[in-house]
Amino acid sequence: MTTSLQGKRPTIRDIAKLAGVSHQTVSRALNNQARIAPETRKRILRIARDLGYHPNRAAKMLSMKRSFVLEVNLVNIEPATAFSLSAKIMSDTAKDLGYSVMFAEITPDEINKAIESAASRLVDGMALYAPRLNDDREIAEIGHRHNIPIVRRDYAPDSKLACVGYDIVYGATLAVQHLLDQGHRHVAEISGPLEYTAAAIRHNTWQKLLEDNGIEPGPSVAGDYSIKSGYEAMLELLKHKIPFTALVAGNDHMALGAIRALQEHGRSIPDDVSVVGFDDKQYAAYIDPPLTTIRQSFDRQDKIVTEYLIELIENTDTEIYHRVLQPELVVRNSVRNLNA
Amino acid sequence: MTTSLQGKRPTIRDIAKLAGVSHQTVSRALNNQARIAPETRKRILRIARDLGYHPNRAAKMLSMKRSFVLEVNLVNIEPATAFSLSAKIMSDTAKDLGYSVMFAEITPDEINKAIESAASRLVDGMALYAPRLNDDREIAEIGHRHNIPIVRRDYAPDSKLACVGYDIVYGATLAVQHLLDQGHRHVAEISGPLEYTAAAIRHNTWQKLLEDNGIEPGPSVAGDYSIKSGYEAMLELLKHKIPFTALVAGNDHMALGAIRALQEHGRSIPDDVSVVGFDDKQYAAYIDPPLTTIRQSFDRQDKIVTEYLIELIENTDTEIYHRVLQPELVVRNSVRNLNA
DNA sequence: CTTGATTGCGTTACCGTTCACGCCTCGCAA
DNA sequence: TTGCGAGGCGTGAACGGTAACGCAATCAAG
Repeated sequence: MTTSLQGKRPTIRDIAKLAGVSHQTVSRALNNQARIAPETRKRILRIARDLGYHPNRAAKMLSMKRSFVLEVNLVNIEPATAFSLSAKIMSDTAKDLGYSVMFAEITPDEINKAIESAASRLVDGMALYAPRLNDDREIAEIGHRHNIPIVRRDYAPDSKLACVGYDIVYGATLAVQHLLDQGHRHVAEISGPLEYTAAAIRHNTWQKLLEDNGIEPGPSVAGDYSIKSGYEAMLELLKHKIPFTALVAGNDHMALGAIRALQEHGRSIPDDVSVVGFDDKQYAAYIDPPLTTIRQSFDRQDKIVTEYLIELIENTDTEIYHRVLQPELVVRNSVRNLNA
Repeated sequence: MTTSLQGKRPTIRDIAKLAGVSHQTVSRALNNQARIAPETRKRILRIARDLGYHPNRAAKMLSMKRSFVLEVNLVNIEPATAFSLSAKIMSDTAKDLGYSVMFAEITPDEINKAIESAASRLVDGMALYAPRLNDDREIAEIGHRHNIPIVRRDYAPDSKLACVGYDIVYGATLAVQHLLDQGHRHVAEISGPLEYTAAAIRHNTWQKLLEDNGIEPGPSVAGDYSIKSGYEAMLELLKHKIPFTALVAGNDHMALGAIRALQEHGRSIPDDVSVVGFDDKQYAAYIDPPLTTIRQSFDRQDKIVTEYLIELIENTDTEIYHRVLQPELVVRNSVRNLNA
């Protein structure tokens, strides 16, 4: 007569039977709800522990119409850039607040489908890493329709969504101004792909800041953010035969590639050419010469994205705004002071 | 009388009502099952599309007792090592086969809890990245009890679980033998943390191979796989004043740090000291000098892990074995040939 | 003309939670 | 005594799918 639970996971009704109460009372006990006698709660919790009970999340999801899962979508990221995002930080931050995180990589035309899919999985909120995406009105609309808060993990000036990203104009200004301050007047550029919002803004800032100082902008070539593309872009720049004493690279990867190309062509860094990168990657301090760069902590950014997203989920009237972080100049030895 | 579906997601019963059939027929149509008239199926699919229907995954999970979700657990990874794992590859591979992937980072004592938790979320399978874990018998047992296949994303010789990893002894042999072939007789080492199974095996291989050749192993210091620790380990080695002409580093990160330290102390690479790394990180070809290293493609490894895991899930009688991948020596310019 | 298999579809139960109610009891104030 | 609020708990439905089974109609074979 003993309905042995062999192989099967125990349910709240199994606990209820053993405790001599209804399944609802068990539910109350397990969820720390009020209106239950302290001893009853204790007894139920003990039985639950003894049975090795763990609630079935699917049932919980179905009943509560939510999943406590966040989803991160990487949209059309260059392989070299992918997972500058720190999945670990996001997972940890989310876990502390009771959520799990899922990651997916998609193409721009799949964003809508991804939101639909997330809705069908009762995903509570979504982070979007889409550095090429300019017009996100439709996405904001769909997210709103499905009641899924969305936070962008980059900075797009015209975004209708919540954003967390670094001040791009300020970062680019830091880089170029530093070179100007050190007396450079011929400043070349290896930009990121200009479809990237950030790359385009940096390019424009580079150009404008030089022109505002009465200086003709040096040659500029676009890379794809990979080390290799930086190497090749530099070969291209050298072919132009337009002289330059300094280079702004779109990220540290390309700066490294460019330095390699310069060294292979007998140019010394920083004596012949000064170089500034972006991001302050881990290796930046250890290459030869140690790289002067604009630090943008992705860890910090990803932590804030996660916290903000959860805030939006749990507090419906949290306002949507653009959270702008400040990058900082890290001076090492890849820039020569021409004033000295 | 029209029960308008405003705001609510349509269900199969809504579709059924519109199509004039039962919800079961709709289910059959949506799941491509047999025993349904072609026109009925078409009509139902059209209505589903028009309604923007997407199945509720929670309901599906509850009913099917599974989730089509894989979980990847990173166990106690040094920050520097974390996400050498390529989440993108795993996600993509899984997606092609109808699964999603979740990532989490945990400590060793949380592994059991993580499996329990995965079971309660009806997770179909788990990948474990636990390079420090030697005895995994208990974990294998718990996984088996909860009917969750587990694949380790590293190579542990005594593992009871399915494993996918690179041949550590062979990799270390490649590195040391290469140095011996080039005439080196004083070979130092910067190892990874010796609690790491792989680090310990490499260390032993380094030692044994040298002794087998009648050579006294050079000095050895352990780092933590970060660039910085490589730098500091080299300072330590230099302090010992034991001369060496070659260095084996536990990974490219530490090789880079070590090179930096050597250069700062006026040693030229490879003229004074030759260096071999491990992994063939993206930047390895671009630092100065380009680094000779042992290539281990994590992308390939992660793809295989994912495919193997799904195979284990879908085919209950798939056998459990250790899948050993072969690393390869990539020769660049950081090793000097003393025979020439 | 019966038999039996097959096709096409419906009915009902079930998965394991939470939620909306409602019922009893007890204590306390009117 | 009555009324009433609150504490403690139970009952039944709901969530949205899938699974098991049943049943009528059709059709080919005997």
